[in-house]
Amino acid sequence: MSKWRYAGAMPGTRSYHHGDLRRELLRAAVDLIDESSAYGLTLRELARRVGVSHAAPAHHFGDKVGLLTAVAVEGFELLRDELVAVPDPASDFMEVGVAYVRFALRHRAHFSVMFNADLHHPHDPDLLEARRAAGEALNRGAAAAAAGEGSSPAVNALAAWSLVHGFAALCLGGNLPAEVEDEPEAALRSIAALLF
Amino acid sequence: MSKWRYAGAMPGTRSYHHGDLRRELLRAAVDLIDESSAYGLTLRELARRVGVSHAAPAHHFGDKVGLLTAVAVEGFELLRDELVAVPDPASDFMEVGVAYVRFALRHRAHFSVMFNADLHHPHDPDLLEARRAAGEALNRGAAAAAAGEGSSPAVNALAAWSLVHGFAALCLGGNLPAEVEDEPEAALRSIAALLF
DNA sequence: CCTCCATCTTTACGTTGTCAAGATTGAGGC
DNA sequence: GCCTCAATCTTGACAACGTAAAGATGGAGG
Repeated sequence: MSKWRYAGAMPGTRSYHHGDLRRELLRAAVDLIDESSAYGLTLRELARRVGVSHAAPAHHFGDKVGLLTAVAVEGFELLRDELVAVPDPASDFMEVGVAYVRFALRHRAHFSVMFNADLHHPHDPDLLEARRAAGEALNRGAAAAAAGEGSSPAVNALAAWSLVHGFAALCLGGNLPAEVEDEPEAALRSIAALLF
Repeated sequence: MSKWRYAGAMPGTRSYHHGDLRRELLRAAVDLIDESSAYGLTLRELARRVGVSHAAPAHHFGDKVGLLTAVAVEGFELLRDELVAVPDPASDFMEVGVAYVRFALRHRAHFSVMFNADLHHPHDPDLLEARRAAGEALNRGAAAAAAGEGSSPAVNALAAWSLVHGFAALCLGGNLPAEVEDEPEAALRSIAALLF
C-alpha cells in the first residue's frame, strides 16, 4: 500500500510525493478564479491552498500562464463534452446554443480564461487541439440550422456562434438588465428565435 | 508664461508639476495595453514611460484598478461618440452594429478593459454613467430595426447587441478563421443581414 | 538492495503595488 | 509683492509575487 494519497484518499497522511498534485492544483485554481478572478489568481496562494511549497505549481505548469493554459484546455474539453451531449443538433440547433450559454454561466472561471487570449499561451498544441474539437462540436449542425436558407452554412454558423457567445459574455460581465440575468436561458431563447 | 509644460508643449522643459499628467498617463496606458495586454500593464513601467516617479500614477487614479477604470470610462465615452455619429440609426441600424465592431477593432485596448468586469471598480459612478450613455446610444434605433416585427423592441435590441458584441469578442480573441479576420466588416454585414 | 529520476522543497533575487512622509510650486488672499 | 496653502509629485520602505537554481525525498525498476 502506497503511503502517498491520491485526491481525497487517506486524509491526514501526507508524504513528500503528493500523488495527484496536478489535478488538485487545477481544481483549486478554478476555485480561486471563481472567488476573485484570473487576475487575482496567485501561484503562491494556490500552493498554500493545496498545502505544497510555493514553487510546486511551476514544476507542473512551468509558468503562471501555463497553469491558465491548462485551465483553458480543460474548459474546452468540458465544453465539447456538453455540446456533444445535445441529442439532435442538426434539427434542433437552438439546444446547442443553450448548452453553450449554460456552460459559460456554470463554468465562468473556465470560460473567462478560455476566451481571453492574453491569459494563455496562444500556440500551445493542447490548447489548439481542444479548441478545434470544441469548435467542431459546436458547428455540428450549426451550419444546417439558421434563418435564411439562402445564406451559406459558414455564415449561419458564424452568426449563431456570435449571438450565443455575445450573450454569454455580456451576461457574465454584468452588462444586461436584471430581468435578463435572472432568467438568462429564457432571454437567450427569445433572441435565438429571431435567428433560427 | 508658465514654466510647466502641457502635453507636448515646451519639450525639454520639465518642472516639478507636470501640468497634464493624468491625460498623458491615460494615453500611455492605452499604448502599453495595446503592446501587451491589461495584464502586462504595470504602474511602474507606465511611470517610466511618462518620465515621472513610480508613485505618481497612484496619486491620480488611487489604484491600478482605478487607472483601468478610467480607461474603461474613456472607452465608453469614445464608443458613445462613434455610435451617435451614425446618421440615421432607426432606419439603418446595421450601420450602428458596424460602428460598434469597428470601435472594438480599432480600440482594442479600451474594449478589452471595458467589458472585463474583473479589471475595474464595478460600482464607480463615472463608469456607470458612461456605460449608461453608451448603451443609450446603442439602443437608439436598435429596438425599431430587427427581423421579426412580432418581437418586442427589448428583445430585438438584446439580439442585435449580442450578435455584434459576440462577433467583436471572437474576432479580437483570434477565434475566427483567417478569411473572416481579414475582412471583419464584410463578415459582420453577412451575419447581421440574417438578423435585421 | 541499490541506483535513478520524477517530484517537491528551500533559498534567493528582482519586480511589483501600495503606503507614509517629504519636497516643490502654482494660485489666491492680504 | 509677499506669504501661506493645497495640489502635485518624489522618495523611501515593505510585504507579496513570479521565477530560477540547487537540494531533499522516495517510488520504481533492475
